[in-house]
Amino acid sequence: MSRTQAEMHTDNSSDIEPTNPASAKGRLLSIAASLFNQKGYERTTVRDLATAAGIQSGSLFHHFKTKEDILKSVMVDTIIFNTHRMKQEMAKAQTPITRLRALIRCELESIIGETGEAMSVLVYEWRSLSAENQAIILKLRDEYESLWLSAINDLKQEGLVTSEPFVLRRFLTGALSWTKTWYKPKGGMSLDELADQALMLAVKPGSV
Amino acid sequence: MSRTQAEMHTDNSSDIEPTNPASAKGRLLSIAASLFNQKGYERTTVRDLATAAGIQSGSLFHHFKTKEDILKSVMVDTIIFNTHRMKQEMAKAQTPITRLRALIRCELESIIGETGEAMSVLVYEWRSLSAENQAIILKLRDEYESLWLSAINDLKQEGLVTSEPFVLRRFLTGALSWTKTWYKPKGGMSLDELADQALMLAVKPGSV
DNA sequence: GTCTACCAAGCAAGCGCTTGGTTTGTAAAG
DNA sequence: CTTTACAAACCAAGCGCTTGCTTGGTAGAC
Repeated sequence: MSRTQAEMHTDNSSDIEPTNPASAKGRLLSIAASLFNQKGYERTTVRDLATAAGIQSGSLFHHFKTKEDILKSVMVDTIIFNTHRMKQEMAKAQTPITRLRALIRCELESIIGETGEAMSVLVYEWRSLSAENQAIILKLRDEYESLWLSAINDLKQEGLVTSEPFVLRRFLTGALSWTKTWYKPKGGMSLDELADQALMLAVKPGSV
Repeated sequence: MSRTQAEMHTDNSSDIEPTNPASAKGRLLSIAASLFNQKGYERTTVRDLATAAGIQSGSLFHHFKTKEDILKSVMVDTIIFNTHRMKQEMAKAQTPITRLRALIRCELESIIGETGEAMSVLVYEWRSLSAENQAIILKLRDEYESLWLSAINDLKQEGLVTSEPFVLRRFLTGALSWTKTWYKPKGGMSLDELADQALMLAVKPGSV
């Protein structure tokens, strides 16, 4: 360990830049996220991806080493992008309750909004990664989750939350990620209303 | 429509018998549920299934028409079995709140307990079914879901639930199904405690 | 003597990925 | 303004392997 403090940096996920969406590689990742979400990773062939991108299947391997490398890139990009956005929103919020609200709102946005397809891939195609790639994603995920846990712990200390913080976070993870199967923005309920309903789940009524 | 009332029956899912688990076919379904859960449907080959069952891969097709037929059978069996058990437990419960508690307890049992692997397959391998088979499962699922909605509606009328019933049910679906990724029965928290925590999510504190 | 459960062998199709070569964009050198 | 150089992006073809599934036949139970 000869590195001085000045040379070290924290390696936070938000330091790493996500792939430029306008580049050829970025376009491929967006197409991949969409197809992986629709048909699942295993059911999507490299020929499917190539056809959707308007190139030959072999040309994919100029940009990515393997098919799994495409999956991994989709996941890494998504988690970096969303952790970054969440940190920004958190910085704006003042009270513990508005911070939880911001977390919920952000996670819903990532699931329902533009990164929604990639988020579904991140959650549901986990098994298709090799152990090494799983470890990489897991490490990025840790930073994201620690933001949640500290926010919930603050609420617990103020008595606004009765459940065990880690149990509550896991209930919320499931409840929020499941929204992608049923919530439709056009269906009368806005994303903010949905976030309010989720907040009502988490904290005692009357706290808001 | 020439059928008389005597000839008609309701076609409830609980009327249909699940496959006998002791039969050769039932054994295969249990093995299939386990492998599909571990590796995913697409990543599991018919040779994997056959090896685990100790037979030749071709012999599978004596019992099932196609590989997808195996997946469908796992799902149909599971949903019939669990709907049946849920109805039994519901019949015992007296008040609206104990009925919701029974529903939560039952669903957790189905996710964590012996049918857990098959339940995960039911939730996460949906996309691998053809449209026709999806429709079949969907119809069976309707009966199951109507039990939930009526129970939550009763609580809403008594003022013990503040959320929209259908939104609450969907939050709960996600939260409960997600438990399979993190809850371990040995880890200090019993299934009953977990059910209580989930019930606290759903109803106002102090109602229980 | 028929029925259920299985084996042994293998086919056609689709899979991820490789290879060698061609086009295209960019930018310095003449 | 043109030429030369070079790397990035892509094509055309196909290899080796795995996939779901079929076929024709056999052993044992009732």
